[in-house]
Amino acid sequence: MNRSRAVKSLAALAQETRLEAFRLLVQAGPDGLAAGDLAARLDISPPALSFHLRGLANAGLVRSRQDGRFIYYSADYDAMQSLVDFLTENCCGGAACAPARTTGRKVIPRRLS
Amino acid sequence: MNRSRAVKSLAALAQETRLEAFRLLVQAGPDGLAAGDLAARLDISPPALSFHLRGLANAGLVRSRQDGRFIYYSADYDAMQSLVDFLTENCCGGAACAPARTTGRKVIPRRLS
DNA sequence: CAGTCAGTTCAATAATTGTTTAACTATTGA
DNA sequence: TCAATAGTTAAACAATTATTGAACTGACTG
Repeated sequence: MNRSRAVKSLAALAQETRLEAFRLLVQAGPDGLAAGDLAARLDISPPALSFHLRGLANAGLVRSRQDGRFIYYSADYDAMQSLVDFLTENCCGGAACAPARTTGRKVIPRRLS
Repeated sequence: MNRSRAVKSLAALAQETRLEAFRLLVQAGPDGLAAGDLAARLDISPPALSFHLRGLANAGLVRSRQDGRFIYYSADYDAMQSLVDFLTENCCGGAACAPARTTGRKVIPRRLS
């Protein structure tokens, strides 16, 4: 992942609708979701969805595959991982964002219950 | 870090000049860099820098402190870490971006109750 | 085939973002 | 106090991005 590719990826995610769309696709797993399904969950019009999915696809964050008259979109996990890696390496100054978390608490994301 | 905050942060980084400015500030360490120094390294005009720094500051990614007639900007490592954490948790489906890098079984994120 | 369904593309428009030049504020130092 | 330095703010403009409604393409079904 180079800088200009990172900028494209960041730009693709830097919008409410697209970020939420991507999140839904990640949640949906490798099979992804049909465009119409996604449009319904996001409550946006088909053209709006098409526009935003094109942005995500263009950045390489999602893939699409046609199945009958449905088009399924799915998240490209590798691309996302590359982006996170890029940010960690280039914008955090190391393995984790360096100087700030000197000592003390480590924030562990809370899941379940 | 919530979604709309993440969008703001992503938007702040989703531009060549700002991403590079932030990277330079991360590299510079906690003391940061004077605005003029940054402008020279980025080879942009003072107003252009001001504009972009405002974007980064607005997103909470950089802080500024005045010292004499210089204004030093520095990266907020915690904010950056929060963003990376958000992406990892919400857009990767787990600790690392899950299903794509399988050499065997699929690890599909499940929402558990 | 004709009709419908899923989705995209197009065109027009509104809104946001980035760049530039000029003018301004604050600090320093002679 | 005057001039220079560091940086921001303002205003005008260009470019990009987002939203909408209408028209289109391709795949299924009767």
